[in-house]
Amino acid sequence: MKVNYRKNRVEVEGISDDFEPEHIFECGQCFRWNKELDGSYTGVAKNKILNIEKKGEKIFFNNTSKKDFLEIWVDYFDLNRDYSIIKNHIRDEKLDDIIEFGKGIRILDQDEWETLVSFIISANNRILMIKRVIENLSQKYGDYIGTYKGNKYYSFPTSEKLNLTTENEIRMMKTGFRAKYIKDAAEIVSNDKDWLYSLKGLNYDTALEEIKKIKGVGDKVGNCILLFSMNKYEAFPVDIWMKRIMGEIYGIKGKPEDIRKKSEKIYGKYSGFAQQYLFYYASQGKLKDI
DNA sequence: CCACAGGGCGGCA
DNA sequence: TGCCGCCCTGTG
Repeated sequence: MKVNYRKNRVEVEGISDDFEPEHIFECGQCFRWNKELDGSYTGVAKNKILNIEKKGEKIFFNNTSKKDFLEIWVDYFDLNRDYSIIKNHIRDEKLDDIIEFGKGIRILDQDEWETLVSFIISANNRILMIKRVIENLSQKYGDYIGTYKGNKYYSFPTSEKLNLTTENEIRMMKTGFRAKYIKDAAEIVSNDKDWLYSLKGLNYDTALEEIKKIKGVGDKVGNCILLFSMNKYEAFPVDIWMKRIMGEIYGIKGKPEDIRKKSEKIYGKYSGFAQQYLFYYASQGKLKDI
């Protein structure tokens, strides 16, 4: 990986085979990145506005500094990982086309609190709606961060801020029946941040057991939180798309939790990466091609 | 108007 | 323990 630092911009070369903005931002792991008219993606993370643009072999990290790139974005985009090793580890004859289809996916390292609330909202919900609800919450209870390419950006609300709102106010953000779960989570986390942020240091099984103590967090949502914010790469979230594709290509059927355990046996410590390639493939309507 | 999509909870066997 | 009805919103 070769990095050039410019004014307000960082250019990265040498990872283009394993970095496709569309794959990264449309594979269901994040909800605050949106495509601009020029094809680049703009999003908010860690209270910063970043724009990502791929041109040929180069990846442009726009609207950022060398300091933030090194302190925030290298970890956020998992830039120190060699994804060819991951791909070779999980690859089997069934996965060749599936990995190729989503070859530019990287698993983002997102904030635990934001990920917890985002995936509580994701329960029984579609991506478009999830994004809308998170935007509502951020505009209403987050802080204005700045304007970029004509759009205003707001930080994700803190647990303290959401704990000061009522369940009904949260419901007004179109959270539906999940409002009380968000309110409960805000109360627990704002009173004991250490609990949430210490889960990253626990093993997968223990962290999963702990996070499921939050109302609205079951097996699927819990695995998403572990995978997308706690570096638990053996996590394997099973939703309706994963149920379909695992049945289709491996003949694995049953309850979501059973499908997860069987899949984790197949892919081992990199199950989460396999899940992302599989989910992206299935959710983009490619199941019929199998 | 109705059907449907999408995880987790809680009540009841 | 396992199953099933229900929660909420938006779209076709």
